[in-house]
Amino acid sequence: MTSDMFDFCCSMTDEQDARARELIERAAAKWPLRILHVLADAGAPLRFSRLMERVEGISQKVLTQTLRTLERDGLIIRTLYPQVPPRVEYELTPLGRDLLMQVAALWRWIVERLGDFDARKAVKLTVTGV
Amino acid sequence: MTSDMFDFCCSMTDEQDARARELIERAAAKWPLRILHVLADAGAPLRFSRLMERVEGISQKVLTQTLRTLERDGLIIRTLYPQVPPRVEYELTPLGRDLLMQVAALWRWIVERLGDFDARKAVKLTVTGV
DNA sequence: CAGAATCCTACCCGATACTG
DNA sequence: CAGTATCGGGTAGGATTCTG
Repeated sequence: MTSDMFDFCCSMTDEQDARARELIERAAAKWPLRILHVLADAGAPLRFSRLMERVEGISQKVLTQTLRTLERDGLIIRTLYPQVPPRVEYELTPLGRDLLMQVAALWRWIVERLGDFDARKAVKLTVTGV
Repeated sequence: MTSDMFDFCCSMTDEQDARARELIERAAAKWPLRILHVLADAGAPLRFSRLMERVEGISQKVLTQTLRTLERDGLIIRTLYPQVPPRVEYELTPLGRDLLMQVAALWRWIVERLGDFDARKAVKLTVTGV
């Protein structure tokens, strides 16, 4: 009855399914989402130190790690300008921007229903007339 | 330029923003997503032991923990039938089902672009003509 | 059957040096 | 400036045992 709503899942191989889940898991985690958001808000490449300032609460190590992961996933571009002292800029790729748009849609959907995310307001799917 | 694409974020209070991010973070994690997916596929309430079978690789402790969290967030309903031995059934709430639909859209979007999520295929946003 | 309790391990992450 | 390297605490999660 409801199962065919997820039919498209059947057209995925297990491998595709697992890889997509990984990507969602990584991208939707705490820091990646904040970083992508900051980069999108900036609307321009940001230096490492600017990111440290704007992503409140992140440590330098985790920022570095997260940026590397985002780069490997093709969501951001890291550009090194060979100067002294060095300058490094991070910016969204089109894919990163598009992904953020998709997540933003989900985000907004949730915000509009924030009051419902509570066990006390949970209602069963009415399947039988009882 | 791109910043106004995220204007709706400005209409969120910081609190709303943080809470929505929490919910995304929790729901998009490894096990919650799999559990919701299994429940949706089943299309009917599932017992604890059935979930253990179908959510491959999860431990009993983590399954319990995750189910509790999903219940607190109003995404699933836990029904205890006072019998010996006990029977407990879990099912999606309408909210849980709807949330999964939203995430499924994102999921599909990603699967359709799986090949792009790779640093080697990353391209800069062409902003200037250079 | 559906968990609760316990133990234990891996790794995540923050803090603090140090470097090209 | 933009990292790397190292140490240490907290915690998520697995394996096992026990119970109403």
